[in-house]
Amino acid sequence: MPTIEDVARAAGVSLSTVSYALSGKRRISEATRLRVERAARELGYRPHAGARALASSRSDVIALAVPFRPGLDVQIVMQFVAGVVAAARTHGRDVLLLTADDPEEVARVAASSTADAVVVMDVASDDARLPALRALPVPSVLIGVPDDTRGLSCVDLDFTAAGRLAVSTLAEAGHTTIALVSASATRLAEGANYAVRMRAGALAGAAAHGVELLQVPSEPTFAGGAAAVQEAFARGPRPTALVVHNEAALGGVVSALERLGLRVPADVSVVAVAPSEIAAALPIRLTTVEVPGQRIGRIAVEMAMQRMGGDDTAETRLVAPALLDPEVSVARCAAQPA
Amino acid sequence: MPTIEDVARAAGVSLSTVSYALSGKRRISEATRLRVERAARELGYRPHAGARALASSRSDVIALAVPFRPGLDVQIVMQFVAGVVAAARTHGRDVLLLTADDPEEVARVAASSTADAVVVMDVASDDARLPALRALPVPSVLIGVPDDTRGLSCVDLDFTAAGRLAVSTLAEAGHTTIALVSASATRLAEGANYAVRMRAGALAGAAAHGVELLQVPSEPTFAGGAAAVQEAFARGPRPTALVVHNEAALGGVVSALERLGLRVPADVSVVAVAPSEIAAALPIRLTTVEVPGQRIGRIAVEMAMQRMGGDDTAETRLVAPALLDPEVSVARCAAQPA
DNA sequence: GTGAAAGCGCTAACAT
DNA sequence: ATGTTAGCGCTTTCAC
Repeated sequence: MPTIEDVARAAGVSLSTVSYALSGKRRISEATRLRVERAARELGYRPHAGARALASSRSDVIALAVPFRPGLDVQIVMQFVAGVVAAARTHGRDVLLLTADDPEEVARVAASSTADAVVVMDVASDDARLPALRALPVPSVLIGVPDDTRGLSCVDLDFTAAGRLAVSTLAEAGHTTIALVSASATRLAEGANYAVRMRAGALAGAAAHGVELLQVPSEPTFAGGAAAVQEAFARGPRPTALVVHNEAALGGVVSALERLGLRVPADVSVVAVAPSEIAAALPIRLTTVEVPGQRIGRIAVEMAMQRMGGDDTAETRLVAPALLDPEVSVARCAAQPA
Repeated sequence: MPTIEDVARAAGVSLSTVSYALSGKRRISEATRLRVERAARELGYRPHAGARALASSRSDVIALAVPFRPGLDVQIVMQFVAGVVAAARTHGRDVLLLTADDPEEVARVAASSTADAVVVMDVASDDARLPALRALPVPSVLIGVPDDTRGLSCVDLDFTAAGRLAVSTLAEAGHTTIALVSASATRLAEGANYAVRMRAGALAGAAAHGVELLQVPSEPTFAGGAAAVQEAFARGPRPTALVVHNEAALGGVVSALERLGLRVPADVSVVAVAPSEIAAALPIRLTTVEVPGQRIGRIAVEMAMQRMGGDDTAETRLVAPALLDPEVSVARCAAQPA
């Protein structure tokens, strides 16, 4: 592999001129710059990443801690990852892939100057990794919002607003009994903050409109979704609309509704809270509060870049939810108020 | 951040002794080693990755080119990734995440010594990236088997054997008309080698048993799967069994069978070719020829390690398929031969 | 506008 | 069993 010295020799300039010509950090005459660029191109020169990192104390690498534990929704994880990778590339950064389980890993890549920022996915309300993240020698950005965000940069969908939006949309269409098919009771108890915030928003929306919200936790499986529908319609007041915030259960919910002979939206209105790709893979189209995974991934990188740039202010950014296809699976409530 | 010099001073030894004590590349007396380890621990010393890469000309990073294009099955992609990351960690390697679309990216990380091996996913029969991969200054391992494997290390499920296994299983249960719900016609034409090899194996199996194989390409969607079932039962001879090699269509296939009032396996036998996680997410359990994504990812890393170790022999490893739950959705054929 | 040279923090060959 | 030292290939200050 050619080094910067080879390029310098070929271009007939000094070593530092090559460096400056290529980085643009110093005024270089047009003529020399062209000669240098040409020599570099012809030799197929690529700066040695390690040497550069050593000299500049920057690796130009962003570490990304991705959860691999089973039961997690893979689709949305991939959305985040895709967003992070794309945004990192536009900033000339590479992405180092870490498993999210081990906080030690994040500490290692940060302390060894392997990465100069970290993005951590799947952060829980009371995440065990928080102290470690605060102690990091490099900036970190969390996807997900813990209870205590002091000193931490966080980004996520505004799930509270998403819950409110979903319920409001239905309430404004005249529905007065709405079921929320949410994450499993286990996940809720674990403090999966998106589920908790979503529920809070849905409850707030219900209260604001004076409608009833039935809470139906569901396992993240096809069978779980089907069971949740059974439960929603078996209990007390019969819902005329469903909000489903459980990607993996969505297929089961739709299937169970069909089996019960309930047409969407003629008999039941449905609002899904999910990445648009998942909603698109269902047998029927659904009105969707989008979880914009890619966008959040991008923002995470932007925030990391900003903090690498020396901006110390940790901030929490909540992305406003958007309602997709408001008409397709929401209809005015047919049932008369009792 | 403390450097190796700080550790040396704290332990009262020379700089190189620290290096050797920590790497184990030289005999060091028990006593000194302990002192060094203690000093390193107390200072929180981590070798600077760039400095190490520069001095040793090894980055200890494996680049992984992951396809992000839509329509790809995310589940299986994540399986591969998880396998690669886990295996890399057990070898003390980090994983750099690249998007698979751009061969230039792979060349960049290889030439800049950012990574000292690359694993490339989603390789097609006549992949455009092949020449670039052959020219790489570092070893590469492909997941997927192109037509011309000269000089390349490849690993994948033995899809030919998988196709044969699926068909044989059904033929041996007495089925004489079997439909293969495969990848879309487009994918097949593009040379998605797994689909092509799977079909060849299925055809071979059918020929060997003297049974008929109906080919039904399907779009990778719920609707596509449902449509494929319609088509399979509309055309000429009625199949009594289905082989489904199309993860995303699987849900639609199962749903359509149910809608037609066909019980599995009483009325139709079904064998899925899919990652076990996907099969597990379906409303009913299915006999499955497993696509062992994690395992293949692991093997890819092992092969890369071997070639980094100086072993020049490019080899192609085809993982033998395994049949999961042979009973659950395969029954003896009820239909009498005409 | 360009060059010379001093590191960056390690590894490994060459000492003893 | 340990120490000394010459790089590895860059970036960046200092000098002109």
